[in-house]
Amino acid sequence: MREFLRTKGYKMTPQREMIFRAFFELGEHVTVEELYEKVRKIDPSVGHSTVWRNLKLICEVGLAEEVKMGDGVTRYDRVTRQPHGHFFCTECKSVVEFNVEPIVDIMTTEAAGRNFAPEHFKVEVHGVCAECREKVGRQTARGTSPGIEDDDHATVEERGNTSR
Amino acid sequence: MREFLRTKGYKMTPQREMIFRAFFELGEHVTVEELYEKVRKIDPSVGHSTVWRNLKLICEVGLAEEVKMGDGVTRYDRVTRQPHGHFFCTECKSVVEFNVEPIVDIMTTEAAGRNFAPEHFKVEVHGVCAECREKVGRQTARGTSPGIEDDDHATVEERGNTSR
DNA sequence: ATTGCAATTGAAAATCGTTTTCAATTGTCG
DNA sequence: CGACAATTGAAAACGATTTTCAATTGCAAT
Repeated sequence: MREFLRTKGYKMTPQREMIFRAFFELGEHVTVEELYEKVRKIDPSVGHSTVWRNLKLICEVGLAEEVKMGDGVTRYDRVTRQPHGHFFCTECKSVVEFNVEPIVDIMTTEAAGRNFAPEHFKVEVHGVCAECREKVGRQTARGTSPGIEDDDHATVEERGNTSR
Repeated sequence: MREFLRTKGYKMTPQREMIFRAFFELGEHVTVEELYEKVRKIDPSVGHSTVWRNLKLICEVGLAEEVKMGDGVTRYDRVTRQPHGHFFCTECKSVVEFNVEPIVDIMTTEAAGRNFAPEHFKVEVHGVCAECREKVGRQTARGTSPGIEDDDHATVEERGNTSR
C-alpha cells in the first residue's frame, strides 16, 4: 500500500494507514461519519478533516467511489466489486444492491449511439423495502404515480419541527 | 391552479403564481438559481426563501421532482414527462436525456423479486460527451467502442460551470 | 365589507455536509 | 543529515438548503 501510494506521489502516514484500513474493514456504503467514528475509537486525536481528506484520496486513487442517495449523506463504496445498482428504502434508509449488467449493456449501447464516453453508471431505485411495507402497510407498489399524501416519511427521526 | 392548490390546503399568492409559472416556462433540469433569476427579473422583491419554498411545494404537490446529479446542485424536473435517464458530461456539465423504458422494466422486475415497492427510478451515465471528447481528446471510456453512429437529437443544454 | 386566523412572505440567521486555510509537523529523497 | 513538499489538526470558510421571526395577506366565516 505504501508503495502503491508512493508511485502516485502520496506519502504514507500513520493516520492515513489507519483510515485506509478502517475504511476497508467497514463494509459498503460507508459514510464519513461512520469512518470518523471508527477511526477515532482507535486514535481520538485524528482530525475531522484528515478523515475527510483521506476518504477523498481513497476515491482519487481509484479504490472507492462516491454514492449519493439524494438524502444529503454521501456514502463511499469500494470499487472492487461488480458494478451494481442500489435499492434505497426511503423509510428505514437501508441500502440493498442488485445486479445491473443487463442495464449497463443497454446504457452502453445508448451511449455509443451518441458518441458519449461513459465512465460511470448510476442506477438507483428509491422506494419502500419489504420490511417497511409490512410495518407501515404502505402500498405504492404498481407503476402508478406515487401517492402524494401529505405527511409521509413519518416514524423516522426527522427534524423535530412542530412550529408554525 | 388556484383551485388545485386550495384543495390541498395551500393558498395562492402573487409570488406563488409567478414562481409556478416561471418554473413551467423554464425547461427541464431547472436549478433554484435559474428559477430565482427568472423570477426576480419579473419582480426583484421576491425573496430567496420564497422561491425555495415554492419549488419545494411544486414537488410536494407532485408536479416536479428533485434530480440530483452528484455535483452539489439540485435540479427540478417536471413529472409530466416519460421517465428518462441522464447522460451527464463531467467536462461541460451538459445533460442529455435518454429513454429508460427497457431499463425500468428490468428494475421493476428486480424490485418485485425483493418485494420492494419502487417509487422512483434514477438512471445516470457520467462520462464525456461527444463534443468534449473532440476538444480534449480524452478516451477514458470503458467497454465502449464508440462506433460513430448517427448522432441524432442531442438536446445538449449547456450549463454555467460552477466551481466547487 | 369586516374579521379572525392560519398560511405566506422577506430578511437574516442557522444548519449541515464538505472544503479550505494556515501554521506546525512529518515523510521521503538526495 | 537537510531540504522541501506532502500531511496534519483546528478553526474558519463555504455553498446549498432550511428555519426563525415578525409582519403581511389570502380566504372562509361572519
